[in-house]
Amino acid sequence: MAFPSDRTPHGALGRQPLYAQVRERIVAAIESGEWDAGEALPSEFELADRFGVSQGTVRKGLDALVAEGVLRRRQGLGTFVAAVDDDWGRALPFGARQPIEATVELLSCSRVNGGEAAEALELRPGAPLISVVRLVRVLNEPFAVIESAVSLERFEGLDARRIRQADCNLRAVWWREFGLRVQSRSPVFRAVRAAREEARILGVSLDAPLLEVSAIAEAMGGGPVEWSVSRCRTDQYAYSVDGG
Amino acid sequence: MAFPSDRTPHGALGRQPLYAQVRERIVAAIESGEWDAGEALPSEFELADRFGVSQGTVRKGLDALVAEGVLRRRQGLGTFVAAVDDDWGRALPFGARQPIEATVELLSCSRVNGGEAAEALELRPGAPLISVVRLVRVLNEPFAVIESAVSLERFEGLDARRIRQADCNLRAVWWREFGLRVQSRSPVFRAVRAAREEARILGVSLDAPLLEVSAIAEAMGGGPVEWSVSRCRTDQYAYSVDGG
DNA sequence: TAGTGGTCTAGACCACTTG
DNA sequence: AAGTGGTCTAGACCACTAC
Repeated sequence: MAFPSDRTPHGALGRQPLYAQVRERIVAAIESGEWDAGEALPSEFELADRFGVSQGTVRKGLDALVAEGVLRRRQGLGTFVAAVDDDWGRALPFGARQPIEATVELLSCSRVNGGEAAEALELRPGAPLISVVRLVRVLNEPFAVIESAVSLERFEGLDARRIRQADCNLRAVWWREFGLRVQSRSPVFRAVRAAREEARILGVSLDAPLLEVSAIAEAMGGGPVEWSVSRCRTDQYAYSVDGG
Repeated sequence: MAFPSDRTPHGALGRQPLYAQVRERIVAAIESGEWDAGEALPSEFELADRFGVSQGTVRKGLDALVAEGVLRRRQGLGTFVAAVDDDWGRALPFGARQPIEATVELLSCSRVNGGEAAEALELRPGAPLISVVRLVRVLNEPFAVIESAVSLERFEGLDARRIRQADCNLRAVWWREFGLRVQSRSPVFRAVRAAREEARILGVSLDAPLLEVSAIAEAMGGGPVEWSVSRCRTDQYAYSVDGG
């Protein structure tokens, strides 16, 4: 079903190229829940008809979303909405190139008043945040502690139950419960000494070197949404990014 | 109307799409030195004529190289060969997003017989390599030590003089002297304790935590060429990737 | 066989930069 | 005004996957 406004792309939407407008409309449709993860989109020609453009233009819009990891295509089959990846990178055995599967566990979900995180999220200093702390295990051994923070106002109603329901995949929660597809920007790395609390949780000695990975994730429409910092022990596995 | 096979030799090498062949031929021309860094390529229509394809097909080939950072386009001006970036990431002041300029200095260039590096480069165990050690300074303070290794056989004639002539930018040497455009794959990260030698060079205490970044760089035609491992102190600046 | 993504063309027009 | 990249179309055909 095509809304009348679907066929007037040259109008008031700010003169972006048509393929960019197509991309935005598809993102909006995904965020609105029109197609779920794993579900097929209409064919390129159907989308072209719906948006009033040619197949090549639809295709260029889809290309961008495939490159961003939001969509996957299989020739002869269709175009599908990708599952939301968990964000925190991958654990690589030394020398290997294939990451090892990891499990994630929720340690805490609490309200805090943000300092550094609030600034990174472009909120006022001391704005109320929700802080989520998770533990990543590889082969049942502790690998990383991830602290994530989001605006309390924007994610009202977030609690431990909802996070566990989504297998502790925060990106999945943002999408299913709050209608936001979120993606990380380039992370930033440091090497630090383990503090007491981290050392205890990760099972390393005090002052052991830990890899610190800080990242800010943005909604696809723009604007920072999620601040996170991971601390990883890298004595057994190395850390690689590879994921949005 | 010309069939693709009329003008393009895609019978033997496994039928790649025309735009991929265009990409390869442009890479080959760049590596052969037909256009230098900063120089403009012929217009899209001229290239289309030269390769016997349409402008849209040339454009799609150029798109790929622009995405890889090999080319830059400016509307109304032309398409230009990008300068080769140095590889080892960027030093970021905490909280900032703009990296700080760094200077690179050559510490040594010597022949070694490779262990881990030879394996990563898909050479036989113990194959002769050239090892290049460089020091990166930020605001004149030591920031990172980079050890790189390449096949001695492939890069015969490499010496300290040639490296210094290129301002210690190894990628520039690979291109100008050996005709190879080289790009990094995803790096891998660890946190380690500083060994004696590194601690001395970087000016940190023994056992201080250092960020270790390992990467393998490949030629654009495929195949690993350069193995490298950096050790960075991250007490003053954080480390970000951002570059191919 | 029918429907999907994947490629390619020829031509048109727009937006930008330089003389 | 001329030349460049940037966008868009309509239609064609190919390659793959299902039924």
